[in-house]
Amino acid sequence: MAVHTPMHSTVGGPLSYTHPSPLPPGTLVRVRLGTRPLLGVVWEAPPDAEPVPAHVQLRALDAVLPLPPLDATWLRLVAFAARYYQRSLGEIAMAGLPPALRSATPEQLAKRLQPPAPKKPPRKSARAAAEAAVEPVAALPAPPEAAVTLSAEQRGVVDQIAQHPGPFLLYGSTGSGKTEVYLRVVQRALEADPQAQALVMVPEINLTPQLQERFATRFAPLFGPQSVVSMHSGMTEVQRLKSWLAAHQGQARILLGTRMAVFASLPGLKVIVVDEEHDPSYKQEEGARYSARDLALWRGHASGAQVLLGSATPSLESWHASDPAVGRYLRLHMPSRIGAGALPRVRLVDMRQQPKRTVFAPPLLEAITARVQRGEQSLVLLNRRGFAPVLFCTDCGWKSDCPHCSAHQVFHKGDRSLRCHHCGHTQRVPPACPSCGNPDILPLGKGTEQLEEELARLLRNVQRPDGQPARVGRIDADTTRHKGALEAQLAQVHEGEIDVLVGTQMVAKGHDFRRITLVAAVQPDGALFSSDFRAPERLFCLLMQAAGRAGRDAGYVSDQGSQPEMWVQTAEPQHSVFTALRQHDYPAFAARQLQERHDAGMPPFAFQTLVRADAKTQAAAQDFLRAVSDAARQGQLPHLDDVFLYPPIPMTVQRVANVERAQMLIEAADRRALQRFLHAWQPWLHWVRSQPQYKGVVRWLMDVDPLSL
DNA sequence: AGCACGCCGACT
DNA sequence: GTCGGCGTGCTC
Repeated sequence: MAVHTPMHSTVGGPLSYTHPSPLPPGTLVRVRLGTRPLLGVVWEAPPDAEPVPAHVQLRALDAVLPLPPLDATWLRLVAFAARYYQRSLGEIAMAGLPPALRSATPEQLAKRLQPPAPKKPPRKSARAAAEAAVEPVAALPAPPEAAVTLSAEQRGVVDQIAQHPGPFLLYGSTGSGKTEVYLRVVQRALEADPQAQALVMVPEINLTPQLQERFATRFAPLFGPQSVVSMHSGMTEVQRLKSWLAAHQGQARILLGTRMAVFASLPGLKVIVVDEEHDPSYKQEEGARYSARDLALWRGHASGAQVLLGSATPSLESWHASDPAVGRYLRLHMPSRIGAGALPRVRLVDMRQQPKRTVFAPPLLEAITARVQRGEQSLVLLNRRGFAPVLFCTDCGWKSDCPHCSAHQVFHKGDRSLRCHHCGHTQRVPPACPSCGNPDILPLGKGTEQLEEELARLLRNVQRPDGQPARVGRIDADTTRHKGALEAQLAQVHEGEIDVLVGTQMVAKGHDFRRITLVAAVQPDGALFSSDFRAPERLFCLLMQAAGRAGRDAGYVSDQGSQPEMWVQTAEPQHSVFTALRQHDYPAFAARQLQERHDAGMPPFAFQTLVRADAKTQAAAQDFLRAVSDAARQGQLPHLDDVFLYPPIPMTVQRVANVERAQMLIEAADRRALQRFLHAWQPWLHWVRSQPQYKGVVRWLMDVDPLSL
């Protein structure tokens, strides 16, 4: 019998333990490894498993947990993910189990399971009510269920999903009613089979309470008060364990969660919904770098569950896969905005026509002023928090560089600090230049903090219809650091206490601002010159999403008689990102980007993996990467001719917290060739790492299908 | 990765 | 005399 344990290093495979009686694969057990007690999962010995060396003395299992075994599909999912993302089986298996289970003894678990299936419902509903209370945003009044009728468009889509196996890409504009489609599809599957379960994934924790509320209202009456559970990193360990157990034992019928939920145990899984499938949050960027969206597709296929991806701006990968000529997914289109006004008019301000260093072009400022005077709200987006990205000395040219990173320390005026956004290093703003003593050190560039201040100054004489002065607010990672702060600030905006809201992209995601009629992106150009080929895609998506924030409340807009607007200040108004945005034409943008990617041999027409090395010096990091490339060439690895190994380069932010970082891109036209190559290469990386001349290498890691280069 | 064992410098 | 630095090596 084989048991899985979380291990790194060279021993990534299953380990063997003894037990008096055979245990089915998927059984959860407690074992000891060295001195430590660990959670393990019984595994079938892989066919290519090496026999246990004769000298090792097998140890006995400590205990068997009193739970039904994990099902075969779960085991296959974990095995696939470990292999595909080049991680150890144990690491992925543990990532898929709730942390509280890792320390649970059979006795504790038995106690937790004591009150079996029929629990007293009032407790749960009281908790749900409490959750709604701390979450005022979630309290958007849901229409009475009987009143929810599908539009012809929605009905058509729901019918198509009923008739095809999928996967589906539901391409529907903001406000087109995608959530109602999810609800119908889930409801149909759960009604058809009393054992059936659904997995619904969202990109951010912030979005789960809203969705939880909507699903609970709809499904608690149909499937019971316990039928909807959530899973995300904001929950306590005990809450997560509860949800996990409910899903594992089939009591929970619907699991809502973030990317981690893709690994939940769902024995009756019949439907998987991935909302906002383009969102980069689905990619885990720490530890095991998996894509929850891609794994959802794999899992759906393996377990015979329908997979429904939804987005107003799909990832180019999914758009391509749903191209009728490719036909891997079925594309479903919902172009209409239900109960929401027309899409905002897009106005481009050509910043080449404006004086240098203009922050707000006069027409934009006039537009914002007019909205304030009419009692409407505006949203100003800038993707850079703090007051200014750098301080500099007018005399000697000193800049506020971080001592530990190859990056500037950002000036935060609120607490007069210099903060490095990469390593967190914080110091007080020096009274004079530390290099030459010149007291004249100036902020360079603009952050949200400065924008807020400047707007307040520019609008100081502007009055709202009620005669009150205009109020400017800000929402970014700095103002929402404390728990509940985001909710409180969003509530302020909803109450109409804020007229102009300044924020980073966290504001553009998902939140419903009914009274915002103007959205402005003041400095979006940075993304156009990025070396990352996905930057235009991300920018387009962000701007489309931001545009979707404007004028969602049709009634409000028409009462006031003003059209929602999206303003973009750019020095490149002819760029295809903006011309497509102006037409709200995602398909045109996607077609153009895909053509460029096709011609340049980039994803989705090629497959990539990034190998990164962290070391004490940049040379050591790059030497290591060169050595592993050479090892690949000399080791006669399979498909060596089908993959291209680029030379190592320093990362964009070369040094973070005194660690030098380099990376190397591996590219192949064929996914399987790349996979086989990586798999054969893995032992060589370990081997090179163990050589004494690479002592300076702190660590290396592989990122399969990287999202940012 | 943890966590031991192991062999050399400043403290009660 | 011990406490503890982190270098090296193992875990079924």
